[in-house]
Amino acid sequence: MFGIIDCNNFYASCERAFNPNLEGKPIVVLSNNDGCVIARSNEAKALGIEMGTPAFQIATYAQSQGLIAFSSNYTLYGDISERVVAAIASMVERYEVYSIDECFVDLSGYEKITADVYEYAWMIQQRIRRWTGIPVSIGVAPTKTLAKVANRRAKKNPLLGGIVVLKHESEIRRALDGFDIGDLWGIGRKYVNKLKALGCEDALHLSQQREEWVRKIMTVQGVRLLKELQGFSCIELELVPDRKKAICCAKSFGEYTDNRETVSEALANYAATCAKKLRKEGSIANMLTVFITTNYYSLVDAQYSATKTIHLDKATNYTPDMIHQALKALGLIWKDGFKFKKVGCIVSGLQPEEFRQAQLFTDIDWEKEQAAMKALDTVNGWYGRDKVKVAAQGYKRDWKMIQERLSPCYTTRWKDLLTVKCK
DNA sequence: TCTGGGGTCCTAGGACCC
DNA sequence: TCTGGGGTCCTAGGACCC
Repeated sequence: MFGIIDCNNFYASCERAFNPNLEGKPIVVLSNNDGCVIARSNEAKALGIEMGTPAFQIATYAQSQGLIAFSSNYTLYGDISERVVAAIASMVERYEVYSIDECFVDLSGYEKITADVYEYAWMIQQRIRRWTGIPVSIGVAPTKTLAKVANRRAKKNPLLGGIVVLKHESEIRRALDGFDIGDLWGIGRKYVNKLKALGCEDALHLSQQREEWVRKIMTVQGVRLLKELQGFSCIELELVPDRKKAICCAKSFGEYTDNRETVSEALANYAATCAKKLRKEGSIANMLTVFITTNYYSLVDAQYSATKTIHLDKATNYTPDMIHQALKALGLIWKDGFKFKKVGCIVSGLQPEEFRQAQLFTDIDWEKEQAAMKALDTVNGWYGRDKVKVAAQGYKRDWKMIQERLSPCYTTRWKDLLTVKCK
Protein backbone atom coordinates (compact mmCIF):
# COMPACT_ATOMS: atom_id res chain seq x y z
CA MET A 1 0.00 0.00 0.00
CA PHE A 2 1.15 3.49 -0.90
CA GLY A 3 0.46 6.47 1.29
CA ILE A 4 0.73 10.09 0.30
CA ILE A 5 1.19 12.50 3.18
CA ASP A 6 0.31 16.03 2.17
CA CYS A 7 0.66 19.05 4.44
CA ASN A 8 -2.54 21.06 4.59
CA ASN A 9 -2.16 24.62 3.26
CA PHE A 10 1.53 24.14 3.95
CA TYR A 11 2.97 27.67 3.82
CA ALA A 12 0.00 29.10 5.66
CA SER A 13 0.31 26.36 8.28
CA CYS A 14 4.03 27.14 8.75
CA GLU A 15 3.22 30.77 9.49
CA ARG A 16 0.52 29.69 11.88
CA ALA A 17 2.63 27.17 13.72
CA PHE A 18 4.74 29.97 15.19
CA ASN A 19 1.97 32.46 15.66
CA PRO A 20 -1.05 30.84 17.33
CA ASN A 21 -2.92 34.13 17.18
CA LEU A 22 -3.48 33.32 13.52
CA GLU A 23 -5.55 30.26 14.37
CA GLY A 24 -9.02 30.59 12.88
CA LYS A 25 -8.12 33.66 10.86
CA PRO A 26 -7.93 34.01 7.09
CA ILE A 27 -4.31 34.14 6.01
CA VAL A 28 -2.54 33.97 2.66
CA VAL A 29 1.07 33.64 1.61
CA LEU A 30 2.20 35.64 -1.41
CA SER A 31 4.63 34.76 -4.20
CA ASN A 32 7.95 36.51 -4.64
CA ASN A 33 7.58 40.28 -4.96
CA ASP A 34 4.34 39.88 -3.04
CA GLY A 35 2.77 39.35 -6.44
CA CYS A 36 0.03 36.77 -6.11
CA VAL A 37 -1.48 34.27 -3.69
CA ILE A 38 0.28 30.90 -3.50
CA ALA A 39 -1.14 29.50 -0.25
CA ARG A 40 -4.35 30.04 1.68
CA SER A 41 -5.71 28.97 5.02
CA ASN A 42 -9.16 27.36 4.96
CA GLU A 43 -10.65 30.63 6.16
CA ALA A 44 -9.07 32.46 3.21
CA LYS A 45 -10.39 29.82 0.83
CA ALA A 46 -13.83 30.37 2.31
CA LEU A 47 -13.57 34.04 1.35
CA GLY A 48 -13.36 32.90 -2.25
CA ILE A 49 -9.70 33.77 -2.72
CA GLU A 50 -8.32 31.61 -5.54
CA MET A 51 -4.82 30.30 -6.01
CA GLY A 52 -2.86 32.80 -8.11
CA THR A 53 -5.05 35.79 -7.31
CA PRO A 54 -2.97 38.97 -7.77
CA ALA A 55 -2.30 40.60 -4.42
CA PHE A 56 -3.65 44.00 -5.48
CA GLN A 57 -7.05 42.47 -6.15
CA ILE A 58 -7.45 41.50 -2.50
CA ALA A 59 -5.75 44.55 -0.99
CA THR A 60 -8.96 45.72 0.65
CA TYR A 61 -9.62 42.37 2.31
CA ALA A 62 -7.23 43.23 5.13
CA GLN A 63 -9.63 45.93 6.27
CA SER A 64 -12.93 44.34 5.35
CA GLN A 65 -12.25 40.67 6.14
CA GLY A 66 -9.30 40.72 8.52
CA LEU A 67 -7.16 38.95 5.92
CA ILE A 68 -3.50 38.65 6.90
CA ALA A 69 -0.92 38.31 4.12
CA PHE A 70 2.68 37.09 4.35
CA SER A 71 5.60 37.34 1.97
CA SER A 72 6.91 33.88 1.25
CA ASN A 73 9.62 32.74 3.63
CA TYR A 74 11.22 29.74 1.96
CA THR A 75 13.92 29.43 4.57
CA LEU A 76 11.21 28.75 7.13
CA TYR A 77 9.15 26.44 4.91
CA GLY A 78 12.21 24.45 3.83
CA ASP A 79 13.25 23.88 7.42
CA ILE A 80 9.77 22.88 8.57
CA SER A 81 9.54 20.55 5.60
CA GLU A 82 12.70 18.76 6.73
CA ARG A 83 11.23 18.36 10.20
CA VAL A 84 8.04 16.87 8.80
CA VAL A 85 10.15 14.39 6.81
CA ALA A 86 12.10 13.52 9.96
CA ALA A 87 8.85 12.69 11.73
CA ILE A 88 7.79 10.49 8.81
CA ALA A 89 11.18 8.80 8.64
CA SER A 90 10.82 7.85 12.29
CA MET A 91 7.75 5.77 11.42
CA VAL A 92 8.28 4.30 7.95
CA GLU A 93 11.30 2.68 6.40
CA ARG A 94 10.65 3.52 2.76
CA TYR A 95 9.56 7.00 1.74
CA GLU A 96 9.98 9.43 -1.13
CA VAL A 97 10.07 13.17 -0.58
CA TYR A 98 7.96 14.28 -3.52
CA SER A 99 7.80 18.03 -2.96
CA ILE A 100 8.24 20.58 -0.21
CA ASP A 101 4.88 19.58 1.27
CA GLU A 102 4.31 16.00 0.09
CA CYS A 103 5.82 12.64 0.84
CA PHE A 104 4.97 9.20 -0.54
CA VAL A 105 5.40 6.32 1.89
CA ASP A 106 5.35 2.55 1.63
CA LEU A 107 2.88 1.36 4.25
CA SER A 108 3.17 -2.34 3.58
CA GLY A 109 4.04 -4.15 6.76
CA TYR A 110 1.91 -1.94 9.00
CA GLU A 111 0.24 -5.13 10.29
CA LYS A 112 3.18 -5.70 12.55
CA ILE A 113 2.26 -2.58 14.48
CA THR A 114 -1.48 -2.09 14.17
CA ALA A 115 -4.29 -4.25 12.93
CA ASP A 116 -5.49 -1.55 10.62
CA VAL A 117 -3.65 0.62 8.11
CA TYR A 118 -5.98 3.51 8.89
CA GLU A 119 -4.81 3.45 12.48
CA TYR A 120 -1.17 3.50 11.45
CA ALA A 121 -1.77 6.48 9.18
CA TRP A 122 -3.47 8.16 12.09
CA MET A 123 -0.40 7.60 14.29
CA ILE A 124 1.81 9.19 11.65
CA GLN A 125 -0.53 12.14 11.34
CA GLN A 126 -0.54 12.67 15.10
CA ARG A 127 3.21 12.50 15.39
CA ILE A 128 3.76 15.07 12.63
CA ARG A 129 1.29 17.39 14.31
CA ARG A 130 2.94 16.97 17.69
CA TRP A 131 6.50 17.36 16.45
CA THR A 132 6.00 20.20 13.99
CA GLY A 133 2.57 21.75 14.47
CA ILE A 134 1.71 21.01 10.85
CA PRO A 135 -1.64 19.36 10.01
CA VAL A 136 -1.47 16.73 7.27
CA SER A 137 -3.86 14.67 5.19
CA ILE A 138 -3.04 11.09 4.29
CA GLY A 139 -4.37 9.07 1.38
CA VAL A 140 -3.71 5.32 1.24
CA ALA A 141 -4.28 3.03 -1.76
CA PRO A 142 -2.66 0.29 -3.88
CA THR A 143 -1.08 2.80 -6.33
CA LYS A 144 0.37 6.28 -6.08
CA THR A 145 -2.31 7.73 -8.33
CA LEU A 146 -5.10 6.22 -6.26
CA ALA A 147 -3.40 7.37 -3.07
CA LYS A 148 -3.59 10.90 -4.50
CA VAL A 149 -7.29 10.38 -5.14
CA ALA A 150 -7.74 9.19 -1.55
CA ASN A 151 -5.81 12.18 -0.26
CA ARG A 152 -8.04 14.56 -2.14
CA ARG A 153 -11.09 13.00 -0.60
CA ALA A 154 -9.52 13.29 2.84
CA LYS A 155 -8.97 17.01 2.25
CA LYS A 156 -12.41 17.65 0.78
CA ASN A 157 -14.36 16.07 3.61
CA PRO A 158 -13.33 17.33 7.07
CA LEU A 159 -15.45 14.65 8.72
CA LEU A 160 -12.98 11.98 7.61
CA GLY A 161 -10.27 13.19 9.97
CA GLY A 162 -7.79 13.83 7.19
CA ILE A 163 -7.27 10.16 6.37
CA VAL A 164 -8.81 8.04 3.61
CA VAL A 165 -7.92 4.44 2.82
CA LEU A 166 -8.99 2.91 -0.50
CA LYS A 167 -8.38 -0.79 -0.28
CA HIS A 168 -11.15 -2.86 -1.81
CA GLU A 169 -12.25 -2.65 -5.40
CA SER A 170 -15.66 -1.38 -4.40
CA GLU A 171 -14.14 1.46 -2.39
CA ILE A 172 -11.90 2.46 -5.28
CA ARG A 173 -14.82 2.37 -7.67
CA ARG A 174 -16.89 4.59 -5.43
CA ALA A 175 -14.01 7.05 -5.07
CA LEU A 176 -13.49 7.34 -8.81
CA ASP A 177 -17.20 7.72 -9.54
CA GLY A 178 -17.80 11.42 -10.01
CA PHE A 179 -14.15 12.30 -9.39
CA ASP A 180 -13.19 15.15 -11.72
CA ILE A 181 -10.55 14.02 -14.22
CA GLY A 182 -8.86 17.41 -13.91
CA ASP A 183 -8.05 16.55 -10.29
CA LEU A 184 -6.20 13.39 -11.27
CA TRP A 185 -2.43 13.33 -10.88
CA GLY A 186 -1.02 13.79 -14.38
CA ILE A 187 -4.01 15.44 -16.02
CA GLY A 188 -3.69 19.15 -16.60
CA ARG A 189 -5.87 21.67 -18.33
CA LYS A 190 -5.08 20.59 -21.90
CA TYR A 191 -5.92 16.96 -21.31
CA VAL A 192 -9.10 17.88 -19.46
CA ASN A 193 -10.29 19.75 -22.52
CA LYS A 194 -9.35 16.94 -24.87
CA LEU A 195 -10.88 14.22 -22.73
CA LYS A 196 -14.08 16.10 -21.99
CA ALA A 197 -14.50 16.92 -25.67
CA LEU A 198 -14.36 13.18 -26.29
CA GLY A 199 -17.03 12.55 -23.68
CA CYS A 200 -14.84 11.37 -20.85
CA GLU A 201 -16.36 12.94 -17.76
CA ASP A 202 -15.02 11.40 -14.59
CA ALA A 203 -12.16 9.25 -13.36
CA LEU A 204 -14.26 6.09 -13.29
CA HIS A 205 -15.15 6.55 -16.93
CA LEU A 206 -11.50 7.16 -17.83
CA SER A 207 -10.41 4.06 -15.93
CA GLN A 208 -12.70 1.95 -18.14
CA GLN A 209 -11.27 3.13 -21.46
CA ARG A 210 -9.20 0.98 -23.77
CA GLU A 211 -5.42 1.25 -23.55
CA GLU A 212 -4.95 2.13 -27.24
CA TRP A 213 -7.51 4.88 -26.99
CA VAL A 214 -5.76 6.45 -24.02
CA ARG A 215 -2.33 6.05 -25.59
CA LYS A 216 -3.43 7.91 -28.68
CA ILE A 217 -4.58 10.90 -26.67
CA MET A 218 -2.09 11.01 -23.79
CA THR A 219 0.87 8.90 -24.96
CA VAL A 220 2.52 6.42 -22.69
CA GLN A 221 2.08 8.50 -19.56
CA GLY A 222 -1.66 8.26 -20.04
CA VAL A 223 -1.39 4.48 -20.21
CA ARG A 224 0.45 4.44 -16.91
CA LEU A 225 -2.25 6.62 -15.40
CA LEU A 226 -4.90 4.24 -16.72
CA LYS A 227 -3.19 1.21 -15.20
CA GLU A 228 -2.71 2.97 -11.90
CA LEU A 229 -6.41 3.84 -11.77
CA GLN A 230 -7.16 0.16 -12.38
CA GLY A 231 -5.05 -0.75 -9.37
CA PHE A 232 -1.86 -1.88 -11.12
CA SER A 233 1.06 0.01 -9.69
CA CYS A 234 3.28 1.47 -12.45
CA ILE A 235 4.96 4.32 -10.63
CA GLU A 236 7.39 3.08 -8.05
CA LEU A 237 8.61 4.80 -4.93
CA GLU A 238 11.85 6.66 -5.67
CA LEU A 239 13.87 6.19 -2.55
CA VAL A 240 17.01 7.94 -3.73
CA PRO A 241 16.42 11.30 -5.34
CA ASP A 242 17.95 11.55 -8.80
CA ARG A 243 20.60 14.08 -9.49
CA LYS A 244 19.08 17.19 -11.00
CA LYS A 245 19.16 17.49 -14.78
CA ALA A 246 18.87 21.24 -14.85
CA ILE A 247 19.04 24.05 -12.34
CA CYS A 248 17.29 27.35 -12.83
CA CYS A 249 17.49 30.60 -10.94
CA ALA A 250 15.32 33.47 -12.09
CA LYS A 251 13.36 36.18 -10.38
CA SER A 252 11.24 39.17 -11.26
CA PHE A 253 12.65 42.54 -10.31
CA GLY A 254 11.05 44.48 -7.49
CA GLU A 255 10.99 47.37 -9.90
CA TYR A 256 11.13 46.85 -13.65
CA THR A 257 14.29 48.23 -15.19
CA ASP A 258 15.93 49.20 -18.48
CA ASN A 259 19.31 49.61 -16.81
CA ARG A 260 21.86 47.14 -18.08
CA GLU A 261 24.04 47.42 -14.98
CA THR A 262 21.14 46.50 -12.75
CA VAL A 263 20.11 43.55 -14.91
CA SER A 264 23.73 42.36 -15.12
CA GLU A 265 24.12 42.53 -11.37
CA ALA A 266 20.96 40.50 -10.80
CA LEU A 267 22.03 37.95 -13.40
CA ALA A 268 25.48 37.63 -11.83
CA ASN A 269 23.79 36.72 -8.56
CA TYR A 270 21.54 34.14 -10.20
CA ALA A 271 24.51 32.60 -12.03
CA ALA A 272 26.37 32.45 -8.71
CA THR A 273 23.38 30.70 -7.15
CA CYS A 274 23.30 28.16 -9.99
CA ALA A 275 27.01 27.46 -9.44
CA LYS A 276 26.48 27.04 -5.72
CA LYS A 277 23.58 24.65 -6.24
CA LEU A 278 25.68 22.68 -8.72
CA ARG A 279 28.44 22.25 -6.15
CA LYS A 280 25.91 21.14 -3.57
CA GLU A 281 24.67 18.47 -5.99
CA GLY A 282 28.21 17.46 -6.85
CA SER A 283 27.53 18.28 -10.50
CA ILE A 284 29.06 20.33 -13.30
CA ALA A 285 27.23 21.97 -16.19
CA ASN A 286 28.01 21.81 -19.90
CA MET A 287 25.49 24.45 -20.95
CA LEU A 288 24.26 27.74 -19.66
CA THR A 289 21.13 29.57 -20.78
CA VAL A 290 20.24 33.18 -20.07
CA PHE A 291 16.83 34.67 -20.69
CA ILE A 292 15.34 38.12 -20.26
CA THR A 293 11.76 39.23 -20.60
CA THR A 294 9.63 42.35 -20.33
CA ASN A 295 6.28 42.39 -18.55
CA TYR A 296 3.97 40.38 -20.81
CA TYR A 297 0.92 41.55 -18.87
CA SER A 298 1.52 45.14 -19.83
CA LEU A 299 -0.63 46.50 -22.62
CA VAL A 300 1.39 49.68 -23.04
CA ASP A 301 5.06 48.73 -22.72
CA ALA A 302 7.05 47.55 -25.73
CA GLN A 303 7.64 43.80 -25.45
CA TYR A 304 10.88 41.91 -25.91
CA SER A 305 12.09 38.60 -24.65
CA ALA A 306 15.06 36.52 -25.67
CA THR A 307 17.01 33.41 -24.75
CA LYS A 308 20.63 32.52 -25.38
CA THR A 309 22.29 29.19 -24.70
CA ILE A 310 26.05 28.87 -24.51
CA HIS A 311 27.86 25.55 -24.74
CA LEU A 312 30.73 25.77 -22.30
CA ASP A 313 34.22 24.77 -23.42
CA LYS A 314 34.63 22.79 -20.26
CA ALA A 315 31.96 21.65 -17.87
CA THR A 316 32.15 23.62 -14.65
CA ASN A 317 30.56 24.72 -11.40
CA TYR A 318 33.09 27.51 -10.80
CA THR A 319 31.26 30.70 -9.86
CA PRO A 320 33.49 33.24 -11.67
CA ASP A 321 33.27 31.28 -14.93
CA MET A 322 29.54 30.92 -14.58
CA ILE A 323 29.09 34.65 -14.05
CA HIS A 324 31.45 35.48 -16.90
CA GLN A 325 29.59 33.24 -19.35
CA ALA A 326 26.18 34.45 -18.18
CA LEU A 327 27.12 38.08 -18.73
CA LYS A 328 28.52 37.18 -22.12
CA ALA A 329 25.22 35.55 -23.07
CA LEU A 330 23.31 38.56 -21.80
CA GLY A 331 25.44 40.79 -24.03
CA LEU A 332 24.31 38.79 -27.05
CA ILE A 333 20.61 39.33 -26.44
CA TRP A 334 20.55 42.68 -24.66
CA LYS A 335 18.53 45.51 -26.21
CA ASP A 336 18.36 49.03 -24.90
CA GLY A 337 15.07 50.76 -24.34
CA PHE A 338 12.96 47.99 -22.84
CA LYS A 339 11.69 47.78 -19.30
CA PHE A 340 12.72 44.35 -18.17
CA LYS A 341 10.69 42.41 -15.65
CA LYS A 342 12.80 39.34 -15.21
CA VAL A 343 16.17 37.84 -15.94
CA GLY A 344 17.25 34.29 -15.30
CA CYS A 345 19.95 31.70 -15.68
CA ILE A 346 19.56 27.96 -16.36
CA VAL A 347 22.40 25.47 -16.26
CA SER A 348 21.88 22.16 -18.04
CA GLY A 349 23.73 19.27 -19.55
CA LEU A 350 24.64 18.38 -15.98
CA GLN A 351 26.95 15.52 -15.14
CA PRO A 352 28.50 14.22 -11.97
CA GLU A 353 31.66 16.12 -11.16
CA GLU A 354 33.61 12.87 -10.81
CA PHE A 355 33.07 12.08 -14.50
CA ARG A 356 34.60 15.39 -15.55
CA GLN A 357 36.59 15.43 -18.75
CA ALA A 358 40.11 16.54 -17.87
CA GLN A 359 41.81 19.29 -19.91
CA LEU A 360 45.09 18.53 -21.60
CA PHE A 361 46.93 21.79 -20.96
CA THR A 362 44.96 23.75 -18.39
CA ASP A 363 43.76 21.11 -16.02
CA ILE A 364 45.74 22.50 -13.12
CA ASP A 365 43.04 25.19 -12.92
CA TRP A 366 40.46 22.67 -11.81
CA GLU A 367 42.06 21.94 -8.46
CA LYS A 368 42.69 25.59 -7.76
CA GLU A 369 39.13 26.50 -8.66
CA GLN A 370 37.67 23.77 -6.51
CA ALA A 371 39.82 24.80 -3.56
CA ALA A 372 38.70 28.40 -3.96
CA MET A 373 35.03 27.38 -4.16
CA LYS A 374 35.38 25.18 -1.12
CA ALA A 375 36.81 28.11 0.81
CA LEU A 376 34.04 30.38 -0.48
CA ASP A 377 31.27 27.97 0.50
CA THR A 378 32.81 27.33 3.90
CA VAL A 379 33.21 31.00 4.79
CA ASN A 380 29.70 31.80 3.62
CA GLY A 381 28.44 28.80 5.55
CA TRP A 382 29.89 30.23 8.74
CA TYR A 383 29.18 33.90 8.33
CA GLY A 384 26.08 34.02 6.15
CA ARG A 385 25.13 34.02 2.52
CA ASP A 386 27.29 36.09 0.16
CA LYS A 387 29.61 37.36 2.86
CA VAL A 388 32.27 36.66 0.25
CA LYS A 389 31.22 37.10 -3.36
CA VAL A 390 32.35 38.05 -6.84
CA ALA A 391 32.48 41.82 -7.44
CA ALA A 392 30.11 41.52 -10.41
CA GLN A 393 27.40 40.50 -7.97
CA GLY A 394 27.47 44.07 -6.72
CA TYR A 395 26.22 45.44 -3.44
CA LYS A 396 23.42 47.86 -4.32
CA ARG A 397 20.79 45.24 -5.03
CA ASP A 398 18.58 47.70 -6.93
CA TRP A 399 16.92 44.66 -8.42
CA LYS A 400 15.92 42.94 -5.21
CA MET A 401 12.45 41.60 -4.77
CA ILE A 402 9.76 43.11 -2.66
CA GLN A 403 9.04 41.26 0.59
CA GLU A 404 7.09 43.65 2.74
CA ARG A 405 5.40 41.08 4.94
CA LEU A 406 8.18 38.66 5.70
CA SER A 407 7.88 36.60 8.87
CA PRO A 408 10.93 35.77 11.01
CA CYS A 409 13.12 32.74 10.33
CA TYR A 410 11.94 31.16 13.55
CA THR A 411 13.98 28.00 13.23
CA THR A 412 17.10 28.99 11.29
CA ARG A 413 18.33 32.31 12.64
CA TRP A 414 19.39 32.77 16.27
CA LYS A 415 17.98 36.24 16.68
CA ASP A 416 14.61 35.11 15.33
CA LEU A 417 14.09 32.40 17.92
CA LEU A 418 10.83 32.75 19.80
CA THR A 419 10.94 33.80 23.42
CA VAL A 420 8.55 31.90 25.65
CA LYS A 421 7.40 33.62 28.83
CA CYS A 422 6.27 31.60 31.80
CA LYS A 423 3.92 33.11 34.29
C1' DT B 1 9.69 -3.51 -61.01
C1' DC B 2 13.65 -3.30 -58.05
C1' DT B 3 16.89 0.97 -53.91
C1' DG B 4 19.02 -2.22 -46.19
C1' DG B 5 18.94 -2.43 -41.39
C1' DG B 6 19.94 -0.79 -37.02
C1' DG B 7 21.31 2.58 -34.21
C1' DT B 8 22.64 7.39 -31.37
C1' DC B 9 22.48 12.24 -30.16
C1' DC B 10 20.41 16.66 -30.11
C1' DT B 11 16.70 20.06 -30.15
C1' DA B 12 12.21 22.11 -29.92
C1' DG B 13 7.78 21.82 -28.46
C1' DG B 14 4.15 20.16 -25.62
C1' DA B 15 2.39 18.30 -21.58
C1' DC B 16 2.56 17.89 -16.68
C1' DC B 17 3.88 18.58 -11.39
C1' DC B 18 4.38 21.37 -6.86
C1' DT C 1 1.05 50.69 -10.79
C1' DC C 2 0.39 45.78 -9.05
C1' DT C 3 -0.07 38.79 -12.06
C1' DG C 4 5.91 33.39 -8.95
C1' DG C 5 9.65 30.12 -9.26
C1' DG C 6 11.61 25.63 -10.15
C1' DG C 7 11.39 21.38 -12.08
C1' DT C 8 10.27 16.50 -15.02
C1' DC C 9 9.00 13.45 -18.92
C1' DC C 10 7.76 12.32 -23.75
C1' DT C 11 7.68 12.79 -28.84
C1' DA C 12 8.98 13.95 -33.46
C1' DG C 13 12.23 15.27 -36.61
C1' DG C 14 16.84 16.15 -38.24
C1' DA C 15 21.56 14.88 -38.54
C1' DC C 16 24.70 11.60 -38.06
C1' DC C 17 27.12 6.73 -37.52
C1' DC C 18 28.33 1.80 -39.27
